Amino acid sequence: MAREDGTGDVGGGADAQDDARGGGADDAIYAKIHAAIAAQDLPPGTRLREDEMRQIFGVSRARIRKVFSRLAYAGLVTIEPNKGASVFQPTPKEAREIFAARRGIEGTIVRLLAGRLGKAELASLNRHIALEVAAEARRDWQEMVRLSGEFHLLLAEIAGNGILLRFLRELITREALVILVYEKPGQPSCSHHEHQMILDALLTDDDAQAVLLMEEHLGNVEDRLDLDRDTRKSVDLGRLFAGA
Amino acid sequence: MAREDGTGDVGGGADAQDDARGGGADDAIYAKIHAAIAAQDLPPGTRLREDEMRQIFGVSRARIRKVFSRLAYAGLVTIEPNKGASVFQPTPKEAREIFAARRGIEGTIVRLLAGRLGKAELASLNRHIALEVAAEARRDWQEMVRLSGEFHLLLAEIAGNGILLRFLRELITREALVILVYEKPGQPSCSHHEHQMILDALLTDDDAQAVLLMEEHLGNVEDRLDLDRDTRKSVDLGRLFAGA
DNA sequence: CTGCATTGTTTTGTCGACAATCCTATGTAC
DNA sequence: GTACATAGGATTGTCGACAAAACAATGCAG
Repeated sequence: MAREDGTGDVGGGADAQDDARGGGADDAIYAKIHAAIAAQDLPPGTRLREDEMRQIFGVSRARIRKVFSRLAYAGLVTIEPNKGASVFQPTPKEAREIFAARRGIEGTIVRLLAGRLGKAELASLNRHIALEVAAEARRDWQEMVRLSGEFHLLLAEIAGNGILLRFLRELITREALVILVYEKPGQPSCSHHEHQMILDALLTDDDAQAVLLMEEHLGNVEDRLDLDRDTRKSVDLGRLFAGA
Repeated sequence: MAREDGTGDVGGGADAQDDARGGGADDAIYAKIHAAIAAQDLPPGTRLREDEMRQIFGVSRARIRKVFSRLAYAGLVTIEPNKGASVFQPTPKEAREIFAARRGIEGTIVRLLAGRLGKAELASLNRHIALEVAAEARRDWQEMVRLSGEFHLLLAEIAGNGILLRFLRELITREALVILVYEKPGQPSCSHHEHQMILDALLTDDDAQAVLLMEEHLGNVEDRLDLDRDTRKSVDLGRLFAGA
């Protein structure tokens, strides 16, 4: 999957110029960049130049610009006026807000779901956990991260609220960026075991327990980070050389 | 405030061509359309033609297009490919999702806030409620609706989570559209009395009570609607003329 | 050598024109 | 009279060219 000089590589396949024309060309480009960010192929802070992207995807600059705009609204890229777009690079404060917001929304979803899981939904969730177990057996960390996020999205989907689903999707992708910045990457962030416990709790009517487990589960991820240290390139030189 | 033929009037002042050029021209146009929708000057389903808007605001069509795009992402307008933009017209299902999502998010905010209100914040909230009381005394319904929404945004702001604040802002504006479609407009939707009770509960550590009050408060609005009847213009002609 | 002004290049922002699509009105066949 | 096909107008979608701003490199004064 290595290609060129590695500077502007976006996503997996799709060299260039393949499905430029057509109805959902924007969506395809959006999905590719989104996937590249979620898969951590585009590290936070990476500059996204319009002309570069234009060449890579073989489309007009206006289209790239439109896609950037959408990505910016989803919080995945930051657009600074007259400075262009770059992959979102969360500050510690933003990181904490993302975690808190996610806990709140997933708590809501769990409350909606507790004691109301149908047979088909339960089967679907069990199947998903099986996939997670298999991925762990294969030691496929990247796949585990993907599946882990998907489990939560699956819960949201079953809850049947498209708005909460959209919010959560945004938060999960942004949280992936947070993890990438503030923790060593590659670590599986969710254990399927905890997923199983949440699912068990959901089968009872005890929503308080389910919420508790979910919040703990999400808290485990946050606890593993070092949010006090701003690892971005701006360093406090004054403090650094204070004792010299 | 009556003007022209009333077809394309957007917002209050700003005839045209005033602050077209300049840094935040987009933001100004966005804010005006947003305000017009929130103030119910642009009823749901209203077609928003690009060229019309271009003339009204005296800017290029591309700029209008960009603003529409942002409004669409915020869920305030719907863009159908090759068909243009129109003010979001919620279905009953979407309406219910908006209410449920809002209950969840405001519940989260209340939980964040319970027992943690500082002196300055408390004063700010009390001041706001006083404004609501004054507006009711004046029988200024429109102002009451605006203040009512603002109270909830103020809570979110105090909670200090910018992401939840953004989500809630979107939901509140969309809920205004829901109310406009499914209820006789002009009715004040929130009573300052309930706001006061929530505030009282927040001063204690009893977050469960505060959450309960908030959910009841929000539920009162939903209960006043008739979400089973789809009041949009598509009528079932077959059923309508069944007995003729 | 350092700091600052200046010029040239790169990158983003904006606009107008053209193409494609959709909606409406008219005409025609049955 | 109704249904369908067709032509015209209106509206949105897309692109390329130009303008403005930011960035980098160079030259110059102190």
